[in-house]
Amino acid sequence: MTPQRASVKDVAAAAGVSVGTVSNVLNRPESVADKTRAKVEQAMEELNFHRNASARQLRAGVSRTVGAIVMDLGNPFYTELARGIEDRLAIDDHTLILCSSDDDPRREARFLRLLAEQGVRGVLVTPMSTTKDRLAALRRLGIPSVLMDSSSHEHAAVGVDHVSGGRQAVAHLLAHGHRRILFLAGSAELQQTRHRLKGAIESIQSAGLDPSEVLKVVTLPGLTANDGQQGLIEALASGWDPTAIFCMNDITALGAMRELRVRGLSVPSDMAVVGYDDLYFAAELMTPLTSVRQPMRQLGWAAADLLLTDTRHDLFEPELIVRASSDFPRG
Amino acid sequence: MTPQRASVKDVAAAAGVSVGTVSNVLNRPESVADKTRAKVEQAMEELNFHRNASARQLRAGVSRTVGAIVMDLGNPFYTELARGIEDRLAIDDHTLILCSSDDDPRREARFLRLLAEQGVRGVLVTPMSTTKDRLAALRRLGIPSVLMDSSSHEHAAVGVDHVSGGRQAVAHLLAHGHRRILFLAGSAELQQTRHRLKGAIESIQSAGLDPSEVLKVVTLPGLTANDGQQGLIEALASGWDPTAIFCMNDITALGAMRELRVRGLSVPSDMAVVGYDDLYFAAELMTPLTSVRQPMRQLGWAAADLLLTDTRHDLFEPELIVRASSDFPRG
DNA sequence: GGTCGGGCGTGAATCGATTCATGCAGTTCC
DNA sequence: GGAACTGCATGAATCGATTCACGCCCGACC
Repeated sequence: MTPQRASVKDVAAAAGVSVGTVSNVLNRPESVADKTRAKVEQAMEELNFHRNASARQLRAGVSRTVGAIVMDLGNPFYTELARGIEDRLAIDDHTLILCSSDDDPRREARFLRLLAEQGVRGVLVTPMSTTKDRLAALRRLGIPSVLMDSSSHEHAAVGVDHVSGGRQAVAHLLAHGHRRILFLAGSAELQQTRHRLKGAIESIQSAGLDPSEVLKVVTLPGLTANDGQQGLIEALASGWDPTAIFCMNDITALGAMRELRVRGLSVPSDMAVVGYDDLYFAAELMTPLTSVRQPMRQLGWAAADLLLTDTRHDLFEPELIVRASSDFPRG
Repeated sequence: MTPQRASVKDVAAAAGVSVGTVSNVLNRPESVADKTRAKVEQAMEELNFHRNASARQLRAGVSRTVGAIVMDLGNPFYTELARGIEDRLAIDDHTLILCSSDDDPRREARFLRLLAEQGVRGVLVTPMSTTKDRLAALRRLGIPSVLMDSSSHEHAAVGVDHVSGGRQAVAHLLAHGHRRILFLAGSAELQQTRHRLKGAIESIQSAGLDPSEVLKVVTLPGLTANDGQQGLIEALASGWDPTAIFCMNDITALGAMRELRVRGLSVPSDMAVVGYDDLYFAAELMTPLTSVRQPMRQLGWAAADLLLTDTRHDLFEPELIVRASSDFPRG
């Protein structure tokens, strides 16, 4: 048996109709007489016909594929996001090409080129600093894009209110008496970082305190557990002596807590820790982790929906989940 | 500015050459005179030319895209696998379409159809029971496939030695004095389940004990944390009273440990727990989790390599990582 | 000067699905 | 009977990149 794909032509020949009719069966079944349609469908069945997406797309000009580039597939935050996208795309029978930029602009550039060549219907991106120019280039090729986990006035975007998230997390720590808070932050180029910092400062000011005294920011080179651990080491080496840590995400919080354990500091009595994302294991850690929960799946859904239907979505609201890692009042 | 893609024809016109020459610049640059090539490359630059992958593939018949279907993208095990695949594909400038079957045969069927339509170069799958027939259908279309995390004589496959994994885990528990071990297992249709069970039984027999007395298997409907928790509830309800639990993966172990906590049983003194996969948070859990580590990234790399180059790879060897959750000798 | 050969460039044909102007057969209505 | 119309099917043209048989030009060599 030759591994050979059947084409519309083969189906047409087998069913004794023209190729136009086969195409009509596929795309406008209601315009084909029942008897003819049955014949064609049977022929397709017998020949194990699969339409060739390349030819289809070449002619039609539009693709049923959407690309998504996330920052780190190893982080469950992004896989949940991807599932939300998937769910929405499935409704309109689109496929997802999922890419992980690993925070590397070159990887991102490569993926964008590949996606452009694929002629994807659109691209969903969790943006890094260099992203926007590249997306403009895509736009010139007629490929729309949506920013995820980000807000923007010039650009289609769906996001979570990170100002609110930062505000909630720090307000919680202040309410528990903390007056020296370390923020293990992501790159300042990330909007998430800037917004959460803004929220943190707002909370401190609302409490009538001086942000420059209460908050110290250490910027992490990446957002892995190791980055969190190293960042904490560096921060503590500076001599400043925080009583609480606000981490950029749960993974870095994991690393920070690992370092605290190494030093024999207990959480939360020696040091409170707050994470971000509320990943599924947050409640099961050595000390259950207080974290800011985000509606990741809905976010992905909304991004895909915005791309496909141009439906605007409101900023999603995050929610602080208090657990043992911060639930301890301070002097 | 009209969002319009430039084609080879446009580039040819701009550079004052024929389309054949443009194509030669793209595919056989050495056969084009330097001066001509420079002209063409400049024209491509100016027009922001991106080759159309659909047309390319339609004509060439082969695609630079590979599909992978994993069981659950929410599980870091599979994202690590995906990264290994990605790494290998990047070397040959291929793209990955990553799909999550979520253990649902219908989803798997849908993705396989989509991938067939895309005309992917090949498909990598973590197989479920229904998979093999479908892959045979793909093969008839000329699309090769590789099974991941599985071994097979009839089919190209890369895998980890799960018999060894099961053997190591249970030997460890026996050595610590456990004589009633609960295996929270995945579906019996999964090869992983069968092999680990086989290894477990081997260990018990080597110790001169009777497997039917030492080991009890409870089959979980899925492999989420909740499945693990429910499975443990069900197992304990049966009246049998294990002293150790061997879980199908770290996520189900998470759920099981959650239930132990609910019941006030402490790990490992009341109950030892061993997981599988050694996910990155295993060491950071309330009780650090003993787990069987697998070389996930290498496994993905090997699968992609096998697909692209037909290079055989040996079965990978898992490694038991002992942590607190099982490190307690039993009377 | 004529012949030959190598180096380059050419452009028509091709892949498979879709579209649309065309036309045919059959029905309705005056 | 013929005009008007509807419902279906037809097949050539099209999308963009690739391929390959062909041919041109120029220099080498006798």
